Amino acid sequence: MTDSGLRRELQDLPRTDPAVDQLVEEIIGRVADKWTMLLIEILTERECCRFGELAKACTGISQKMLTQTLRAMERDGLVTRTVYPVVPPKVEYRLTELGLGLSKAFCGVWLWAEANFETIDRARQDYTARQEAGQV
Amino acid sequence: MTDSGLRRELQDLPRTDPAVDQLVEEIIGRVADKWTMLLIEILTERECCRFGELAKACTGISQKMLTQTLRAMERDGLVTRTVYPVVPPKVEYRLTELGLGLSKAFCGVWLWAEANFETIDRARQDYTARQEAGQV
DNA sequence: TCCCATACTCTCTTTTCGGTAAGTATAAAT
DNA sequence: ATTTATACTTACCGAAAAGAGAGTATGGGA
Repeated sequence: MTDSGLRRELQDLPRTDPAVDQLVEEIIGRVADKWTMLLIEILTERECCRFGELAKACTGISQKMLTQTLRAMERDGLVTRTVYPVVPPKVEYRLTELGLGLSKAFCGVWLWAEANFETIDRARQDYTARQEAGQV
Repeated sequence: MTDSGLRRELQDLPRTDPAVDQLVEEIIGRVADKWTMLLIEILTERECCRFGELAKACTGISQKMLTQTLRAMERDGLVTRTVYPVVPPKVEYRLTELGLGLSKAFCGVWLWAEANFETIDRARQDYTARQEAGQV
């Protein structure tokens, strides 16, 4: 209750509904996911993608995960899914305005990661070294 | 290769090392996690925290998860862990510069979530409605 | 007639996640 | 002597996530 109040204050957003806080946290949990972030990036670059293209671009993802993640994104209104009734099937995905907004928000995180990966790598090495020194 | 090039171009960062891309993606995967994001938020508000305080502020987290997440954050250089050699034990956590940078990057995502939770909620209802309509 | 392409969907198995609960260390207080 | 407080660590277990791989639908081409 107190912390929530503080957070609101910091962000100049006067709101205090705990249900809203919970929903917001749930959304963050849903959206702050490796595959979601990757897909959003890919869809930001080439704005319209078929399933197969996404599968290729999103290295390492399984078909199942791809379907699952895309469905969740569709449900949350981040992407549109257009089915062309042809054979073989053709389905196109593209970001919505909402998805584009999230893409921009994520941009900061990507930039942070790209700017700091060396620092993090060094921190990890230091940590491991300290661990090993402690073991002796 | 091609997509990676495009991404670089978009972000004005001329780099093409696939190992770096992989590391960056791994970092995103590590850091884009509910508890990490929550802890960073809490540590941004009250800048210095003991273990017990964090446990209280981070509603719903178990001791195990809290320890685990904090360790990972320490390893990545996001927080410092200061142990006071007293009994009973006292350990303080605080964000590093790196952690603070990530906090700022995350801020955009929080703001996006707070600004758009209603849209998302509606999108979900629409999706469910469409599903049910299709079932019939 | 048979096969191909595409975007799934389903099943089965493995892996990981995460919670509970108990144990540890130790000085100070009772 | 026993209890208390704190920040863990460890072991165990069930649930959930995720991977592998086969199956499905169907119009057009060989």
